[in-house]
Amino acid sequence: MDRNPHAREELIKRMKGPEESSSPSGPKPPPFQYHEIPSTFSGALSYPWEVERGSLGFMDLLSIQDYASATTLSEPYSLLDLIQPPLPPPPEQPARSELLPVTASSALEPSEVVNNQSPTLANSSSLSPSSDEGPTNKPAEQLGEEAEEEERSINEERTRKQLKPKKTSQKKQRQPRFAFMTKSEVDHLDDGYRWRKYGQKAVKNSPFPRSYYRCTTAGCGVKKRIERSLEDPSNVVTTYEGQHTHLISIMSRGRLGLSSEYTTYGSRGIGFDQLPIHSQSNFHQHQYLHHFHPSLNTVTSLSASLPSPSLNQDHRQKNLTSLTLPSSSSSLHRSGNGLLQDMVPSKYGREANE
DNA sequence: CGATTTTGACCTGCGC
DNA sequence: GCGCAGGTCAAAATCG
Repeated sequence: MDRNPHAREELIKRMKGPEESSSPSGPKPPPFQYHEIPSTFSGALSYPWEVERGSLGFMDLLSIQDYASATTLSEPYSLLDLIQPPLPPPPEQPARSELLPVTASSALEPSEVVNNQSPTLANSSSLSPSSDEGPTNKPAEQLGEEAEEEERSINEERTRKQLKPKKTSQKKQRQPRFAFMTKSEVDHLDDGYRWRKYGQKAVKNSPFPRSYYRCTTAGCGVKKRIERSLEDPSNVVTTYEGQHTHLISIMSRGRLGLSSEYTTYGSRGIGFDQLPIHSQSNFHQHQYLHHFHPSLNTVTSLSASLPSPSLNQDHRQKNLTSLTLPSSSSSLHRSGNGLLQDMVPSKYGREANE
C-alpha cells in the first residue's frame, strides 16, 4: 500500500508545520500527497465504526444521532445511555490521542446530519426510538427497505447519468452524513470497507486538500470525504455519506479476514451483542463519548474493557477518534476549517473540551 | 492486467 | 447573470 513512501513523510512534515500561506484557491492544489494507510495501520482506526461493519450503515447511526440530537447535550439522558457502559474517566491518553471536537454546520441540509454518536453505538438501530430524518430506520422495516431500495436505485442512476442528461429538475438529494475527527497521521483510515478515491479538491482556506472516496462495492453508493483539520493538521476529519448496502468487504483484499463472520449478521437491526466478539471489542468510542458526554458516562459500554485483538496498541493511540456532534443548531463560526465548517458546531467543541 | 490513484475539466448549487 | 466553491467524472498513470 505504501505506494508513495515519500508522501507520508511529506504529510508528517505538514502536520508538524503546515505551511501557512498556501493558496488553496489557486488553480492548483498544494502539493499534498495523499497516501493510503500503510498496511501497518490497517485497522488502526477501523474500529470506531466496527459496528457498521457488522450491521449498520451510517444512516442507522444517523437515526441514532437524531435521537441524540433531540435530547442533545442538555438532556442528561439519551440513547447513549442505553448502550454506554459505566466508564471510568478515560485513562490518560497519549498526547496524540487527544480528543478534539468537531463542528457541525448549521447549514446542513435536513438530511445532512452529523452524528454525535460513536459508531460503536450505531448498532443500536433497534434502540433508536426516533428517526424521521434520513431514509434509514423507518418505523416499519418494510418501509425502510423500500426506501433503501429506492435510494439505491436513485444513487445508481445518478451515478450513471452524472455527466449526461444532467440537470433534471430534481434537486440532488443528499444523504445524511456522519462525520468525526480522528487524530491520525494517516488520512485514509481503514474502516473495513473498500474505498476508491474518485477525487481530490483543494479546500478553501485550507492548505489541505479534501479527498473523496466511494465504496467500491457495486450498488453501494456510500461516500466519504477526508480532510485534515485546519486548526490541527494532525486531526483527520472523515465524513461518511450514505449507507452501506452490504457488509464489510475487507476480505477482498484479505486484510483482516473477518468477512465470513460478519456475513452471518444481517445488514440491519441487529444488536451489538450479535456482533462477533472481536468486533465488539474493537471499540474505543466509549472514550469519545465519555469525552463528549461526560454526563452519560454511567451507561454501558459494550466493549470498553475488552482488548482489541486485531488492533495494535500503538495504532490505537495514534488513532483515537472524536466524533462529531449534532448539528441541529448553531452556525459555523470557525472559518477555514474546511469540512469541519460544515459539520460541527463549535459549542460542542467547547463542551467537549470542558 | 485489474484495481486504484491522480488530476484537470466539468457540472451544480449558492450567494451576491 | 456571474463567480466561486464543492463535488464528480474520466482518462492517464501507477501499483501490486
